Amino acid sequence: MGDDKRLRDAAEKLALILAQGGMQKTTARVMTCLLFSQQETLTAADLCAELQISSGAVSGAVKQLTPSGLLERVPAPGSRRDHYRFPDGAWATLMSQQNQLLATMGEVADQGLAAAGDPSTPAGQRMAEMRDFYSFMLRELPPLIERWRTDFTAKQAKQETHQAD
Amino acid sequence: MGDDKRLRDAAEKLALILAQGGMQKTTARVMTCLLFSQQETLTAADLCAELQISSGAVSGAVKQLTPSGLLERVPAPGSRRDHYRFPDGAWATLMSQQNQLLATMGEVADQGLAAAGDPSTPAGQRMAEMRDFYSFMLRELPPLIERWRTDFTAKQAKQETHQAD
DNA sequence: CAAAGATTTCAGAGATCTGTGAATACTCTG
DNA sequence: CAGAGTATTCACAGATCTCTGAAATCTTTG
Repeated sequence: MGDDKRLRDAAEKLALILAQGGMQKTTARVMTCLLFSQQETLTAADLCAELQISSGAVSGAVKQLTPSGLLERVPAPGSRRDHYRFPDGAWATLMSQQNQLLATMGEVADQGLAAAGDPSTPAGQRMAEMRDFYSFMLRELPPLIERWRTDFTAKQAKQETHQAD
Repeated sequence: MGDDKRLRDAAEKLALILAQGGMQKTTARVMTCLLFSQQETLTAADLCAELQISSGAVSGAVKQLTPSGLLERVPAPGSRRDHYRFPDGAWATLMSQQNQLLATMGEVADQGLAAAGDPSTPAGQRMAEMRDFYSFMLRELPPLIERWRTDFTAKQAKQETHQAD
């Protein structure tokens, strides 16, 4: 099926984009491989074969992806191998983790503001703007993501009911 | 003044955070040096001295930062040297540039959806969710940033009026 | 509880990236 | 338009990172 090749190409293309954005190249490839696979789950051996990488590399990528919620182990009854998959809602999870960064940026700005002493100094003004921006984002972004989550699950539920007709 | 040391520490700390997030280490240091400086602007020579790096390194960092809107050249009357500064509204600019990425992610999802053929296949479902998420974000984020911009400039205007009293 | 199957760890080779320092190219000024 | 003062480019050395391949560890099963 030619579609598989198109999928694999799309996977590698996205991996490249993510790699340019700072993600480890192999880590990105593992992630997109799971994302674009027509299988529900893949084993480590599958990933080795598909991406032509060693088992050690897969292990490393799994280790990086799992805590970020971009990869999850799936219980595989009747198989001794671990099965991995790209979790539902992973993109929202990923975006949510930006919140941590937003909070950190806000804290740094606070410390900077304290260190600058006077808020009317050049550094003080920059810090004030920085703090204002990041506290704003930290206030607004989480509800936004939450809204998508509820909207999307509602949308899915409706679709399933429709299929059940 | 001890405050300067605290500012410099905060600068280096933030540079480290940004470096972990994928930004070039020297690029991050140049940026935070401008951000936390009590000067309005710094020259390349200032940056060399402050950060103990070569002029070539500064040039490279400037080249990376400028297109992202995290650094701007400032006309310096009476000085032959270029003066650099951290622009007002840079954080909002930075966040806005995420929009480009959001759009790209959406496009990749579209292509993936087309390649997957049937949206009910595993890959098709993942693509559908991905597309839904990123188109949502692309729709919601820009107005949010715009709102901060207007709020913040209003806030500043009020403050200035207050000072003028 | 032994043995097979699978994953993780780790040292080291190889590739990649980055900053230096010098040479080159600009750009003002007198 | 010559010359001094800056900024940029570039080749290379040094540091960093990443994957491989093999050994070690863990886990399941007969």
